[in-house]
Amino acid sequence: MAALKYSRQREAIKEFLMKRKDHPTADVIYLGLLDKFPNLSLGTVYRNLTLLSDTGEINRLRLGDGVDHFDGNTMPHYHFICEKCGRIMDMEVEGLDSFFDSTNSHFHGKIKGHVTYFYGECPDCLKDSCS
Amino acid sequence: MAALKYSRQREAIKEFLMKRKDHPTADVIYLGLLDKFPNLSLGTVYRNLTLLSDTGEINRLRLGDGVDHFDGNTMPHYHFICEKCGRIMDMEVEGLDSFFDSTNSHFHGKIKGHVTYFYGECPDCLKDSCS
DNA sequence: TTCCTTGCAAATCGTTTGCATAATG
DNA sequence: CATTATGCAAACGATTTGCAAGGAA
Repeated sequence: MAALKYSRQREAIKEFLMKRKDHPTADVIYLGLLDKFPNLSLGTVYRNLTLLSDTGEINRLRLGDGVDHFDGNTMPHYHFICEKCGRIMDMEVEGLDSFFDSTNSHFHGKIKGHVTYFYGECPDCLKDSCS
Repeated sequence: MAALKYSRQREAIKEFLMKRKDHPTADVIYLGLLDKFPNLSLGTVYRNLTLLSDTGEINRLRLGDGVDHFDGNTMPHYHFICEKCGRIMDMEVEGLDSFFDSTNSHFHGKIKGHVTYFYGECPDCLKDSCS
């Protein structure tokens, strides 16, 4: 891979992601930075998101809703996606990490990792549907 | 939902899926049925795959490679996706189901289910890269 | 001056949809 | 006859890419 050079846009994208605890899409990031970079283009956002996740500075989340979400929190953790409002929330699942660490399957390939996420109805949507 | 009417195409799509243990994409299914239905259209395949997965007769797999895969085996099981060749294989993980059944998180929403899959290098690709 | 990055627009690709016609119940 | 399904082609939406110009090392 070629050497990276500094870019204000990339810096801003990373900073934007670190500040938020939701898990914005490329489009949301783009819109959120338009005031700072009036000529910003979606392509630039996508390119930098790819670069940043290649270097491991951010995470790309593919949670089956057809859109990529991005996470500035690179500490390992799990996610919950609300089927109603689409919101994505961090979730702690006690013992799951150690389960995966200790499990040994009969699989004859090299397991590099796993993806796990949960889905259902988030607290806010639950509240609304009971009214 | 409206009542379903029989269709030879839908029947063939389901049968095609039941017969295979790989996890074909819509396109592969389409190509595989072209000899039987020379005028078959991709749209019909997609529509029926959606119908069949809505009724639970098949499963739609979204494993982060950007393409939907379909599984005629509706018994709960896990999957492994090879990062090299894209192949998707069934995987058994002892104790994982019971872990999820017994776990109770502090999450204040309604958890309806979870998605878990594994990734890495499949046996065949491992063999090739060692040569 | 080298080569990475940007903005812009066009291209890609998987999937969905509108419509007139055919098949099912 | 009422309604669902089909084939075809066009539309869609998210993401990627080619290119000429701008910025970093």
